[in-house]
Amino acid sequence: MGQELDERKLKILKAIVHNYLETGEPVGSRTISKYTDLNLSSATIRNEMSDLEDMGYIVQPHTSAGRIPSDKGYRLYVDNMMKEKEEELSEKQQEITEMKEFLTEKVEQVEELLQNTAKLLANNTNYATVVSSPRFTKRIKFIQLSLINEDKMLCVVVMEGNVIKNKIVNLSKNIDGETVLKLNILFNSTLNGMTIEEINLGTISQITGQAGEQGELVRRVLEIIAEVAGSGEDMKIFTSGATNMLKYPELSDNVHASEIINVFEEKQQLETLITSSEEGSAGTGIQVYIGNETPVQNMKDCSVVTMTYDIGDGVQGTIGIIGPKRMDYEKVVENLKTVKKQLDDAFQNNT
Amino acid sequence: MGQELDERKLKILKAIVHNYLETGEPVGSRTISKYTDLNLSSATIRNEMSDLEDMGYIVQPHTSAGRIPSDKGYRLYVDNMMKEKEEELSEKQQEITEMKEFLTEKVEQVEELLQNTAKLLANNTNYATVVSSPRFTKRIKFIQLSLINEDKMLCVVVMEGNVIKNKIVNLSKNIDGETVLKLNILFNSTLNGMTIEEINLGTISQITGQAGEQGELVRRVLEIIAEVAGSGEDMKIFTSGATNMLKYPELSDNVHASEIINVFEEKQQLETLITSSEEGSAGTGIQVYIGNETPVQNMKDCSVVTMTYDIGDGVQGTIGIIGPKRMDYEKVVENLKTVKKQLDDAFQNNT
DNA sequence: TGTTAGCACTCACTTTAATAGAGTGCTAAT
DNA sequence: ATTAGCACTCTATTAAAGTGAGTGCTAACA
Repeated sequence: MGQELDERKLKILKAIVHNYLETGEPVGSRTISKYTDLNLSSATIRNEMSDLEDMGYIVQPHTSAGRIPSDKGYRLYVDNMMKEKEEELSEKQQEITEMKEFLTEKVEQVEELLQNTAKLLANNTNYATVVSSPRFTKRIKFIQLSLINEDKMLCVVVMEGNVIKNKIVNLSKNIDGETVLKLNILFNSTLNGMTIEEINLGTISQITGQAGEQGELVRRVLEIIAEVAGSGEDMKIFTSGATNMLKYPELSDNVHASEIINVFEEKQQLETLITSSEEGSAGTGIQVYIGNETPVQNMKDCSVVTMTYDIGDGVQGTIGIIGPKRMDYEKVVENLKTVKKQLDDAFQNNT
Repeated sequence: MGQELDERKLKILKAIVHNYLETGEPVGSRTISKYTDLNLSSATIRNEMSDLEDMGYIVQPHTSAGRIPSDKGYRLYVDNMMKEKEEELSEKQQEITEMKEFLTEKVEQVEELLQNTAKLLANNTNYATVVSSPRFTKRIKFIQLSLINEDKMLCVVVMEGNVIKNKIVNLSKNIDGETVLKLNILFNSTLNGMTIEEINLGTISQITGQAGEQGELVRRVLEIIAEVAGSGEDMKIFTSGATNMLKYPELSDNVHASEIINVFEEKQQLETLITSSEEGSAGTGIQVYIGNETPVQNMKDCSVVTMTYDIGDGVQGTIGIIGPKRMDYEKVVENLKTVKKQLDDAFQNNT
């Protein structure tokens, strides 16, 4: 198990994975013999492959078929690749600017930006994509309460990054315009610039204190602000390219297709995916789930590569690419990196 | 072509459609011979079927297979069914109350309501569903402009039915809080209760006149109000049950699946579907597209049944059910009717 | 000892042929 | 006008045979 692979085995494994990524067919010893620069006969390769299989890196769909990378094999491949790509920081300048133009063109609201990002990525990669809206460790920028009629009040919260949330509150007792005005001033002077987390008991009692007679109402509004702006509860998720998944034969059969498409329809499942990937990606921000590693059972025959994008301080949103296990990991990671950069920029300039 | 069908042919056609809806297999003469109460031998049925085929109501997938309803056949069947069901107004009381509870439970915002509706319908029918948000022939209830910082203004428009729209405006020149306050009063006193259509040149010049110095800004805001609240441009569409489509063998092959799922992902295509179905459904509000009749090419092998739901005056939103051509039209229509009623109620109480 | 050539063997996939069965169309009898 | 009967057609199923990619193993080789 823990046994290290020697140089040659590694090379062969890589070749197998690589070839399989391209063709989607089990790859045999003869192919590898020609494919690599090792100058080994197929027989030797066979021996090595046999070893690799014993070690669990590759699998035979049936006797007398070529080999296919196992999840473990993919994993090794990906980890290795990552290490190599680490400092390259790929300068596909042309593609980058192209993206930049696309992304910043006429995008005024965050949601549109994210949806566009998802679409762009999906088109570029031919896989499916997920983009989550930023989690709001962000600060409150502005609060606006407005009386709509006697018993209904509109509560709008603008967060940094120009994400706007709103909700209508049913009032238990009538209040007048003057009061609303005061409340607005109160809330804005107290809460602007704060994150949800920073609103602690102290702040709350301070506010309710100042509100005097309207303490009850203030408490309700605070709840609503928390609900409206708070946590990842109603994290929005944008997807694109789900149909791309049907292009890969190993996923296009009825069972798989249903399962996968379903994930994209019930975006809730994607939420868990994103949440857990945010937790998992410590270092580079890149997280790769291969096959069964994924937290979403329906995707056990896919691979998912996610990357978090930053806005200033603190982890924020996540971009994910979902494809068959034999997806082109290199390309995917590159794409993610460039897009991440774009998003970071977009939010930087926009905040 | 124009030739009427006699009683017997009609009965046979109905039997064929009915049987095919159930089994999904071509139906042969012997089956019909037993299936109906006509007491005719298979040979006779065969002759009749041959006629029906000549008239274009049924088709043979290949020689020596049974018959399948053509689009024309389905059409006749549906039209006939509709006529019969017209005044029944089906009282599946139990199911209705069940729905009612589900729909009105904890739904505070329109969008949630519609999404729930879509989901409910999809589950009930095992087909895919589309629900469009109401088109805003509706009136403006409330407008709120707020200064976020020196050069950004938030513009929120609440429509009747508590649909909230918002947008951030970049200001060309700075204005102060006082001005914003005045603008708010101006807009609200002038525009509240109006529909977008009613805001004509007269109103506009009236407002810009009163705004004096800020005329330029006012004009921009008006544009934004129109854009934000206006027309069906950003009509929202909710869908559910897309994966249900994969359950029907005639649609689950790769080509069809891709086409269909794609429609649900790119909701834009559904927009055209909804738009044109609103135009088409004059009388009962029910519109049935069978096969090629559909305005969305990707769905040429499906049937779509849509129904508009009302809120007070004027046509509003649309609910649609999408399934295979051999969908259970009766059930679908019944479901639509009950849901329509629920939605109508929900909006009545909520406005 | 590591590498290689060679060969028998396995197993999925393809092709072909044979067969069964559902359903039709037509004809002749009722 | 209806029906029984029969030849015919065409799909779907099954079985048999053949193909080919790929393996594992052995024996020879450097």
